[in-house]
Amino acid sequence: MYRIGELAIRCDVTADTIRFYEKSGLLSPAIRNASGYRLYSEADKAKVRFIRRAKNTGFTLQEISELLSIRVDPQHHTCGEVKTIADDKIVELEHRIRELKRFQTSLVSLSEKCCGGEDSATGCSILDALEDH
Amino acid sequence: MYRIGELAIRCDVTADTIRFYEKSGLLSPAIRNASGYRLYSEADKAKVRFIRRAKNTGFTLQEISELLSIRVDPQHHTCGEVKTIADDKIVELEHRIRELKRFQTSLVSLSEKCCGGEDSATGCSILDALEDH
DNA sequence: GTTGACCTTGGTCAATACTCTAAGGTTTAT
DNA sequence: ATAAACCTTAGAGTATTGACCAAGGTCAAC
Repeated sequence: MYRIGELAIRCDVTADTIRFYEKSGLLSPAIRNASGYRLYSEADKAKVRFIRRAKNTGFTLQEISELLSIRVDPQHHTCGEVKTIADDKIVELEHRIRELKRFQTSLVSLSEKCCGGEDSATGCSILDALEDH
Repeated sequence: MYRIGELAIRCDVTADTIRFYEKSGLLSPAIRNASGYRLYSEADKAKVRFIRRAKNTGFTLQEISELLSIRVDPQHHTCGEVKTIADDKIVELEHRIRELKRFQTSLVSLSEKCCGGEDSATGCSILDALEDH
């Protein structure tokens, strides 16, 4: 069994983060030793790492919470549910990427049209460039 | 001219949000009618919509403020200044797009491996992939 | 037997971006 | 004329994702 600090190191987070995950319900309350210290198993380690990996993949803690509830009881959930969470996220990312590209395109055209010199910047308006025309 | 509630509806935000944008300096203080009500023009509407689009794209209000500043006061700025801000932003956008694509790519590869069906999520490949092996 | 590293709780703080409340004034429709 | 819907302000509250702190308990080492 690990104490919170050891688990933190092995999962590359801080002890504060682990307590925060417990308080937020992502982790169930840890068992305690005689002195009240939290003790963690390999399963707990796997869970914290799961949370971190999911977070790095772009899921919010809310979404991770959903994934975890499926993870603890996969018998009573379907692949469809899991795929839905992932696919929703993919669609969301698609929208954001498309908008970013739109902004970028507008900025590029703004920059290209701009002489870049000491002339007055009249007409150099990003609002103009990004307006819905 | 619109009152705040009308503008809010047309921009799909709340009146509170518009007041908040004003307080935060993203919008310049609105002109007022005799009763002290804020009045907004089409240009204000365009600006609020711009803020919303930028925000949905993942820009923070701070960044949006910078973007808006590219709409320079022609008297006091040169094309060179504008071009620098724009070009910096273009580079930044490139990084951000690349990162989002990375998230998306990993999610797509997770999703593709998942059957997505009514089968029990035991051994679901998405959950499995987030597991630490 | 005391130092130093670790743990506990409860609390505050931070940045971001709103959201709501209270208490009151204004406009519009019936 | 009155009710509904709208507006004003200041200020407090919310959600997210933690980081940090104080005051104190515990544990291993030297």
